Amino acid sequence: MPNIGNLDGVPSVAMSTVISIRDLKTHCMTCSMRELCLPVGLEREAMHQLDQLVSERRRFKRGEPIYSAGEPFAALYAIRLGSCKTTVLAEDGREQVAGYHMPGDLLGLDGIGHDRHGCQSIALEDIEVCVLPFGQLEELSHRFPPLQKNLHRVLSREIIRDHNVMLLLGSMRAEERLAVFLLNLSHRYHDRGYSATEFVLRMTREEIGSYLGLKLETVSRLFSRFQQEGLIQVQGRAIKLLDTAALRQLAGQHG
Amino acid sequence: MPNIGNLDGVPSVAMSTVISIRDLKTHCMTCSMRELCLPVGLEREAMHQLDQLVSERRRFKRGEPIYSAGEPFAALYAIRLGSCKTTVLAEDGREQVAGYHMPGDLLGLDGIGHDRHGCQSIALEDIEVCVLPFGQLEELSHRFPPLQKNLHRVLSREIIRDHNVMLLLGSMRAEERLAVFLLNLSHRYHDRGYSATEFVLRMTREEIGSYLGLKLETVSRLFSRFQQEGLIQVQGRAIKLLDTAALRQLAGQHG
DNA sequence: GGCAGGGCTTGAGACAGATCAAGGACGCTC
DNA sequence: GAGCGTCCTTGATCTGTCTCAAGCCCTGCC
Repeated sequence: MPNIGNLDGVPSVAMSTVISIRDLKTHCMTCSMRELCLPVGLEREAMHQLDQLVSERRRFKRGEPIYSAGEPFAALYAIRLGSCKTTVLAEDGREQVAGYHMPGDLLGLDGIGHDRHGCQSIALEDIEVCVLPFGQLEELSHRFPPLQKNLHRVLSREIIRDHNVMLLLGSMRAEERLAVFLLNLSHRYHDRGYSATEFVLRMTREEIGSYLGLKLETVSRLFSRFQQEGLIQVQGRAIKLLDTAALRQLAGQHG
Repeated sequence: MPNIGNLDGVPSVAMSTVISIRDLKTHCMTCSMRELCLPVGLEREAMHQLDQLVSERRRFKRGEPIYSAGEPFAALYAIRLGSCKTTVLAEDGREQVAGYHMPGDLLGLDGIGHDRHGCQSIALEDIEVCVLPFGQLEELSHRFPPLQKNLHRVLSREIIRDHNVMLLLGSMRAEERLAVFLLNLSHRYHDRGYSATEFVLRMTREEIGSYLGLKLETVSRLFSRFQQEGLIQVQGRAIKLLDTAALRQLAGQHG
């Protein structure tokens, strides 16, 4: 893929990360994530307005922050492509991964509460996000109640997700945590049209461990054990789920 | 206190838990929690409308659920008096306390996401809540942008709170968790006009443990140790913080 | 006043997961 | 394709927290 940020000999300082969305003819209407993202269920006009609102699209390379803790909050970010992690920092420097995000997810919801980002989101691979200036989004959601409803749902679902992570961290054993994690990824890849049983992890063992409240060695050992037991096949970051029923059993999900 | 639900010989079946708020001359305007609750910063008219919206006030005895998992979501509940715990249930029956709530807190936010409550809130002592029908609240917030803003903030702050609990559960040791817990309670009591250093816990050791991802024996031992070290004074559920600086140190808060 | 039951404390021992340590695999860059 | 750094695996040992167990202290009830 050509470096889209450096067409026409335009100096690349700004262009390498900031691209006018209209120039690229990208619209919510035709975005493959529209069913998972904010526009879900909106009528034509509302979706069009939302399109207009997306002031720009930004790209980040692996390791770059989409936003950082302490920054003034101005916009939400909808992932179009790629994935990232959100981390909370303790005062003493300890870092906790609070979530992994993929296309269709909305980032930065924690910034609304105090007009300042409370955590940071870091790209795990090259990523592209739509920038949704929050003031305008509130205004627009004010004119289109279904959009308001969607925004409320997104916020509430993040709370539900967080509660489930608490359940995981507070009362599950290591093997259960990892099983839940793998099944959750599987489910989300499936929702996005990818294989539910074969995928490539975008994060290190240490990052998985941080999310699950475990050390990287424990994660590594569990992967090995799951493989030995025939539950999964691991090769570095490439994962194949071989026995999802058994994984669900382990995860305490009798479904 | 007389049984307010049974005045005038009215049959008490409904009246024992449902009271028209207007009859009792209770208004957001005069509520002592207005600065911590949804009405914060609203102009007269908006606050009046919010008052009108509060369809009823309900009372629950200790142990009663304000709402339960699986119930259709219809309303948010603002605590006027008393406190409760919110618990998430795993499919296998395990229970995790996801939060403790006190006057001014809004309950039921997790219900918005799927029009159904995903967890339950149980009264820890006799409690009184204002019922805010959510459909009407959305409509009203649509007419009063500052109210919409407040709602967004409340939702976002719950996310921030949850992230901090994840940090606690995922990367802190037992003693740090308990220190954080005590300081958090202290802070919230202070905000509500109570002593920041002397308060009575409303929950059992087991419930504290569930919230902190610890067993009740561990919580008990830590209380004893903190007392021995002169950090606190414990007598059953009565707590006195003696050395908040040391507690903050323990909690990793250098403030 | 005695008794029952829930909640709390404390001790001893077990164990899951952390820590420490060493080496291997993989993917960069030059 | 050599060399380096990051990430990963695996083993040995350690330890914080859990588990099991016993007894105490309230509070409410008969």
